[in-house]
Amino acid sequence: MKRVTIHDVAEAAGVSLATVDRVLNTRPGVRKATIEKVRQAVERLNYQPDVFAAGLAKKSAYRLHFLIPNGPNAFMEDLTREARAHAQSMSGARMQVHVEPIDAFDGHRVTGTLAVLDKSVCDGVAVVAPAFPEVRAAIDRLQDRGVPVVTLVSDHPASARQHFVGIKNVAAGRTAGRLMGRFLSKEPGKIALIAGSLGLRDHADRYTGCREVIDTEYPHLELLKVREGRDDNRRNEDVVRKLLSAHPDLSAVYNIGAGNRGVIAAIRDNGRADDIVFVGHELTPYTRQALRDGIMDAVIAQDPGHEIRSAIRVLKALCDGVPIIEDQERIGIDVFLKENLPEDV
Amino acid sequence: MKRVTIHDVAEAAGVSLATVDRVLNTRPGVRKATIEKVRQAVERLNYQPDVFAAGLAKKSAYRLHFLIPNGPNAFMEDLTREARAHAQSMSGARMQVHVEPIDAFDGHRVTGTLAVLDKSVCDGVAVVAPAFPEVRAAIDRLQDRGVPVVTLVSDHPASARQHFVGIKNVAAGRTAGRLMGRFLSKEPGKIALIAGSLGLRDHADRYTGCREVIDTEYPHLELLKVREGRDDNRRNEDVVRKLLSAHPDLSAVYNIGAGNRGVIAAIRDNGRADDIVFVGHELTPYTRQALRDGIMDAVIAQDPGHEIRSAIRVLKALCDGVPIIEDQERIGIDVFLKENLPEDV
DNA sequence: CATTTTTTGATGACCGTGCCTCATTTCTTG
DNA sequence: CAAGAAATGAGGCACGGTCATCAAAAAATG
Repeated sequence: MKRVTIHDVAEAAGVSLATVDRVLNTRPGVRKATIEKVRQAVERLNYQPDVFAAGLAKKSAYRLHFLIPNGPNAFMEDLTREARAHAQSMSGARMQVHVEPIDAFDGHRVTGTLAVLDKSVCDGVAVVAPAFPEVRAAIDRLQDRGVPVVTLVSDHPASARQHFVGIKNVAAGRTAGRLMGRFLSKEPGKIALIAGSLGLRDHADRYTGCREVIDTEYPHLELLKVREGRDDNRRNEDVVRKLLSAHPDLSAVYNIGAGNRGVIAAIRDNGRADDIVFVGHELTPYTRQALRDGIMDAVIAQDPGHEIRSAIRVLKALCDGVPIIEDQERIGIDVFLKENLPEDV
Repeated sequence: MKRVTIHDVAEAAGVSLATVDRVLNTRPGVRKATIEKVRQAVERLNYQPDVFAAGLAKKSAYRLHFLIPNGPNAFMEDLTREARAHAQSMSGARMQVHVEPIDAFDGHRVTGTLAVLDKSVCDGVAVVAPAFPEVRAAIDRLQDRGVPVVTLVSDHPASARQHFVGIKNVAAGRTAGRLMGRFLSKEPGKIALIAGSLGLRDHADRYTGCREVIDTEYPHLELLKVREGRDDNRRNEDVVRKLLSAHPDLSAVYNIGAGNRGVIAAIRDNGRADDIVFVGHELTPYTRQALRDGIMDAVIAQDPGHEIRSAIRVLKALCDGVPIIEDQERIGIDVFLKENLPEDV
């Protein structure tokens, strides 16, 4: 049960250690025939490079930058906390994770932050991409400079980003639609929709998904015009209050974006919590409590811890030039009811 | 931004390298006062041991044994596949994962397998614990011999196992109850319950949870007597056929255990799929398809990949004598609808 | 105070790979 | 065929720990 080392590979391939090293690290100056010999020996012996030895030997650490919005948004705070936590725990694993709060509503600032990044200070960037064209351009330029970029939570499909770490928002919206359709009775009813802004891609996608399901499978339910509350609690509270009084027969509320606290407050104060199905996104202390209290009926979520870890793995893979195991990096659309809430910390 | 090494710690603490080493690896022969000095230096400098260097230096690998039932059960096959996959990928990380299929219904065989394990051949064991008392005893003896044991998926709370990797089955049952309660209309209805055996702890727990929710929150729904199909597809199919014809007004089916194929077949053939709410456990090719076809309405699942990874992490932590981050090792109760299915592989 | 015991220091040999240099061999090419 | 280019070999240092050994110093003991 002895470990197979490059020595064994060298011997088996009938070449020297140096050559094996050249082949394994794709260094130049090796004939194709020789490469093949080594490859076969690796195959034959089932050589697995020792990650410990490799990690120890290579001097450089992976310097990753995470740009995460710093607004008063519980989910973003979770993301930031997770990123910081991993920055700590991975520091023994040659990982330097820098977390930089950004102002997601100031495209120029974000662009500026991206512009100063460079191969000399950073090996990879994960960014919660605000929906501005100039941000897309900055991502592209960063990629051009040879720094791999992944988008986090919110995508920029048109950009040159190498990968997107997050959920399929159309599917998330469909899930919300399905839950409301099933939770409501067969009688006609109205569904209120609140979004941060339909200019945000993820919000628009969720809306699309929800509409698809409701229109085709629950045609007796009417989707009201989307109200945009800019993910702001106060605005949302106001919007929902007005909706509740304008539509005494309102049967469901779907908050597509953030700012659940406002929606929760409006519904709680109104006293119609039991009659109204309320579905929202992201697990936060507020949505947890609202689920427990019966104010919310379901929460659709993505695990910030998973996303941070996935982003780190993906960036590392991109740095190393090894393929990404798409399968492992798929982020699940979590559905939480009162009953399956993870225990509190 | 230089790395803090044991040298720095030694210097800061005013002791020698050897002493630092003794303290960090809890070797004997150090005064308490000295230990404290070193501890404080570690704290002060925020010394993080280099996992690569440590991994490289220590000769021994972690030899872990995974005992997983080998029946014709898609979930157990997934577990096995994941374990095998990780055995491969972790081999470069000083992890030797042996997967041993066991016959979950033959307590003596399992006991025998556990009995031959020993500190000399294995550093940790994860076992999907069949519900026999002799298995419990074998786990206890193994622990006594100094081999840490974790139970996987199905627990043995009374045993000396160090940890349980799996979901809270009462909560899972409650989730099932909630889903059915909400999916069904307010009119009276009957719910059929199928389990492998109520002698299995996880099945009994799920039943308890489901009953709690239905009885207290949906009293208009009647839970029929639990039918035990031993997780066998043919038996389950038969049972469900009979239930369907005996209860023309049946409104929901909850399969507490495995053997969904049989239940699916019975419901599909009966033609009442659209009217009957069917909730079951574990995501398999069959349950996926049933969700897509509208035969199943929700699947409650646990991620086998997570569970295997968690078990490995926990066993490693137990071997190293470091604390387990309970928070990270909590396995989520996943809820899948047609809409939020992860994409196929 | 001498002796024993405990604690600490000094040192070095690994672990498997990355990475660099220099010498040597083999292949090209005019 | 000679000269130059390309491919390969040989070897060594570094990485940051683990582990073992032996000697020296400090503390406990009678």
